[in-house]
Amino acid sequence: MTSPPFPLPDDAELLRLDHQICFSLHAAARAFGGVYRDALKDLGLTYPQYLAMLVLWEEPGPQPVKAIGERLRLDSGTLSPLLKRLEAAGLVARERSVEDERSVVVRLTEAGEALRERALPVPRRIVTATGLSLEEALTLRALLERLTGNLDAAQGGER
Amino acid sequence: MTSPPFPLPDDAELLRLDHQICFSLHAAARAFGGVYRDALKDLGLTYPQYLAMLVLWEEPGPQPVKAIGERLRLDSGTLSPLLKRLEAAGLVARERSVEDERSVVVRLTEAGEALRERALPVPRRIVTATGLSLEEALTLRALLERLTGNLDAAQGGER
DNA sequence: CCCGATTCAATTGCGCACAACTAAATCGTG
DNA sequence: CACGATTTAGTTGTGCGCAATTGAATCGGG
Repeated sequence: MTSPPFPLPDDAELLRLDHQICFSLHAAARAFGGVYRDALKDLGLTYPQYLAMLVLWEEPGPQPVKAIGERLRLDSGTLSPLLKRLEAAGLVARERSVEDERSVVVRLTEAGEALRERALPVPRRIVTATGLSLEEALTLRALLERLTGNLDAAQGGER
Repeated sequence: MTSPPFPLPDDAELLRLDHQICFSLHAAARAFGGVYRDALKDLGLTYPQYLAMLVLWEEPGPQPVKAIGERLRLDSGTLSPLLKRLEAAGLVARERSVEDERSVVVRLTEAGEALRERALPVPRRIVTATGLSLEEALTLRALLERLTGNLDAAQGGER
């Protein structure tokens, strides 16, 4: 049933493969999640919260929710509650922009700035856990970016 | 600010890279989700529900929740409600095993069997959307599986 | 200047993922 | 055989991700 008694034609092989790729992709994403969970536990951050903090740590000034969302490709439905949790944790402050009152700007608090120091060792820990060489990592990243671009294009074209 | 005025040493390059990899991984996983959402909309299935149906379509007989969970690497906290939704949709039936009453076996209903036909064109659509050659797909899959294995090992070693 | 279109954040609702826990059945060892 | 350990599903609670909607502010064409 799972393996027919004749050699698979290329077509069928491709068909089987696609499941394995999207599945191994999800599996890898979840495995990353587990490692980040461990690494970020002491900081009290989840992985998406850590990503949001990275965006804020990278750029000095306050940033509108819109900009963070574009950077992380997340919409307000995901970001609003996430940023509220970071605010409740005392790491960021949110306030309506003065020049455009539709916009909410997010800035680091002192505690948020201070957390940066404690987050510095995290990336090395993750790199070690991946066990990939620099070359492999570059190959993987390039493939993933092509893949995402193609998938986004295919999705957009159908709407 | 984001790029210091001197060439990055290899260390720092690796550190920057890890974020990009885990991030592009999540981005790719979400892009897959979007394409599957489109492709599965007519079937009334989400992507994880589709995966569960694939497991049931592959093996002829009823399967315990445990076996499905091992196949998909999901625990009962995720599978129980998912399978209930599939049951509510009339695609599967769940019943306590006779020989081991701890176990719940899941089997396809006639509607669940019938849905298989309508799901057949889905994989080709996904393969097309990825835009990857067979060789690239194989490379990607191999890298992802190594990555997942390494990450799982790193995670397990710390517990 | 005004009014419809657009932008932006927030909210609601649904589903997935995972941790922690519960409850029941089974296993295994003394 | 008895009883503690293990296995198996299910439940609860938290957080992410996305679609759809709301409401307020802004923009732009007439």
